[in-house]
Formats: sequence, C-alpha cells, structure tokens
Amino acid sequence: MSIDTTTDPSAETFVPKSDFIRVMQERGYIHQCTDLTALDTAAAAGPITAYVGYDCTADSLHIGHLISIMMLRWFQKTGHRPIVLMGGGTTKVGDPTDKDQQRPLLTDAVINTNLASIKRTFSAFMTFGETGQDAIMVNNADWLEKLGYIEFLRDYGVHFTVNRMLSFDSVKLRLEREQPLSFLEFNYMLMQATDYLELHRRHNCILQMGGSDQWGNIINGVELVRRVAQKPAFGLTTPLLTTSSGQKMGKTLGGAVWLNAERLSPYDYWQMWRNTEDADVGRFLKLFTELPLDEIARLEALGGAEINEAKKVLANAATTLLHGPEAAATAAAAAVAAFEHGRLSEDLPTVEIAAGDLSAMTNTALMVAAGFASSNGDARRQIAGGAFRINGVKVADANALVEISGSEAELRKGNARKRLVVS
RNA sequence: GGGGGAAUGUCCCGAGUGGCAAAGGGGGCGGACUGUAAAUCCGCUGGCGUACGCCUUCGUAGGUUCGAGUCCUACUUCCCCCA
Repeated sequence: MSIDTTTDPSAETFVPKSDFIRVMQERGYIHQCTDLTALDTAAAAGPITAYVGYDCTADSLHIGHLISIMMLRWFQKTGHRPIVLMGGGTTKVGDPTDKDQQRPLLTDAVINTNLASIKRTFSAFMTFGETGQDAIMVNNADWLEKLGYIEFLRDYGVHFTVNRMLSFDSVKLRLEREQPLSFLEFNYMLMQATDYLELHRRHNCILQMGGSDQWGNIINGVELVRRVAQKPAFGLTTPLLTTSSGQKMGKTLGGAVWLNAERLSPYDYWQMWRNTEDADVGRFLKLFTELPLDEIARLEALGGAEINEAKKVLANAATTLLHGPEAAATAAAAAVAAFEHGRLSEDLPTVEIAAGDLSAMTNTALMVAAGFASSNGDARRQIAGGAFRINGVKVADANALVEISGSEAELRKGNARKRLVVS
C-alpha cells in the first residue's frame, strides 16, 4: 500500500472545504499531509478525532511543542475532538529521531513525574472532558506495557519489513553518522505505529499530527491502520520552527524555552516573543496567536521601529494563551517600565538575597546568584566584557563588593536580560 | 573469520609532531552600532582561586614514560577491503 503525499500545499492550488484545513492552510501549519483532499473531505463531513503524541523525557514541554499544541487547539475550535497522547510507554524505549546516540533510559518514577508535570500545560489550550469534542488525554503505557513479545511480533511485527524501516531518516541518519542504533530504539517506530492503531480502535482516531521530523513515524502508523483496520487514516505534519536567520528557535534567552512557569517565568516567555526577529513577526502571529489574519497583515506590514508594536502584540497574545491574561499583563507592564521608562519594576523576575549578605557579596557572586552566569569564571569573563550593569551602571571590577545603596536594584546582563535583586 | 582505518574540548563539525587546557570553523554569550530586530565589526566560550597556580577533560579499562590526545595491550562502537 502506498501513501499519497501532499507536500507544501499552496493556497492557490487547493481550496479546503473544512474549517480545520482552511485554518491550517491559511496560518501556515501544514508541511506535509498524506492526503490533504481526502482529509479535508472527512473533516468537512463531521467531527473527526486526531492525536498528537508527546514524550515524557523532561518535566516540561518547550517551545518546539507549541505548534502542535496550537494545532490541537484549532482542531477542537473547528469542531473536532483532540487526543493528547502521553508517551509514558514509548519514552521507555526512546525515539531515535534526530538523535546521535541513545539517551540514558529513564526510570518509571522519573517518567511519571514528568508526565504529571507536562499534563498541566495542555489544560491552558484545550477543554478536557468526557463528551462531544472535549479533548481527552491518554497514556500509551496503558496498552504498550501489556504487550507480550511474541504476540507483539505476530500481530504487528509482521506488517513491517526491515527493508523499509532502514529507509526511514531516523534510522538512515544514525547509520550514516556511524553511530550505533540499538535494537531497542529500532523498535520505536513500531511502538508509535501501534499507538495509532490502538487509538483508532478505541476512539476512531483517523489523524495523527506532529512536527515534520515525525513524518516517518507517522507514516508507519498510517500504513498500519490502513492495513490492519482497513480504514482510511491520515497524517499531517507542521514545518520545523526556525527563525528567519535559519536558527533553531528559542535560544534567545540562553537556554531552552520551557512552557512551565517554574522553568521559565512568564516575564522571560514574554521577552522571548518580544525579541522576535522582524522577518518572523507575521509568521509567528499566525502560528502562535489567534488574531484575525487581516489584523496580522496590518501588523506585519509595519516598518522600521514601528514593528516593535507588533512584537508586543505577539508577546501579549502568546503569553496570554499559555500563562493567562494577568501574567501577560504583568510581564508587559514590567517590560514597559524597565525598558521604555527606565524605571525599576517590581514585576521583574526577582532574586532574593538574605539581608546583610548583599553588601558582603562580590559582583561575581551576584551575577551567579542572579542566574546570569553559570560559574564564577563565566561571571568574571562576562564582567570583563562589560556585560553586567547594576541600576544601569556598568560594573567594572569583578572582585569588588557589590555597591547597592537601597534594598533593591535592577540587574542587567547584556541588552535585554533584567532582574530585580532585593535583600 | 582475516586485514586496514576511525572515535578529540559532554552543542555540532574538525586540526593535532610525546610537553596541550589542546589550531580552526559553526553555534552560543558579550561589546560597538540599532529599534529590547537583522546585517556588520570586535571580544569571550572547562572548573576552582585575586594571582604564580591547582584540578578535570581527547570512546572504555589497563600499561610504557619524568611526562601521553599523541606509543603499547585488551575491550566497545563505526567504516573500508578480503573470505
């Protein structure tokens, strides 16, 4: 059985009938689809069910997951039922896609902790429940862990040829890079395909979505459902999220852009969007906000410094979706006060130093305490390069004691990173 | 089964004659310039110490040597040739 692939569907050549596909197309969510026309027809005929799977390798999702979360959100908004699949079982195997080597195997305890932590993010984007188009959340550990080996091989393994498996990028890449690929990892794509079939049986799920890197894994699931269940099944992937200058997105603040507030404060999340490159503003507004398209067109047409207004709209809208309107407003207010009025803002992320300790600290130690440097050496180098400012004044001597007159001050690293220190 | 190569700074690629904290890129961070943008130019990019310095790094484990990324042995993984 072969898969019809629609690559890069352009608005000129295809006019969707369903709201879902129309929105996906207009807003730039679609990279590849197994059969866009048929999927559109199905979505136009009535509510359908789709899923996206998420690993439990960390205790928070990051910005790379956000496109697919937005897709699920639109999917629900346009009248369909989304399934969030937590990879409690597949995480035990580990997806080899885009990885040079096998990662350390996570324990059950860690996986379960991560799973519980990740769950919370989704409720901000979707309505969960038991009826109609309410989203549901399932864990593939529920069925994968019960599989017996022989049974698995006979029921599912028989549908996959090694010849074909070797042709998938996730496998090919590892072989080309001369890195070992364990048999454990080699099985990952079968696990994911099994998920699709299981969700098809349990919930009549006919669509799996994900990032473009998941294309191979998704195809396997589509084929398995078609073959075993003899029913239509579709796959839809989104483009990889990069900035216009070709870089991986989310490095603006030095680390990964986490979605959990404990990992990355709403203020820093807001800042990340605020610092979007000019050329990305329109694209990001379409993908990460729900502003009407004509409004987006107006915003992205702003020239010169005026486009900063569009970036603020983007930051407000995106932060509101994830952290809620209050957190977004607070972050925006802190940024305006700190950057545009040069005032000390109580709403900046705060570093607390015990009373008395602050004046006994070196500038180096303060930089480390503020999270601006990863080690003392790093802090010294940063200060030598003129990166550190207290209340706007450049700190010159890394070894000198901190000079702060009041009980609080604004710390700044580089152009855009600000913290409030209180003692 | 036999023979020949390869694994380098835990982000990636990649030089490396026995004296190496280890060339050079990319990426990242910072400075200048700007609009909290991009492009451009410049600096930094193992840990601890104020500093002479000390400690930890070159697939894994041993060994030779005053001294080993560099030589020897075994192991792991990958590539090529022969069977």
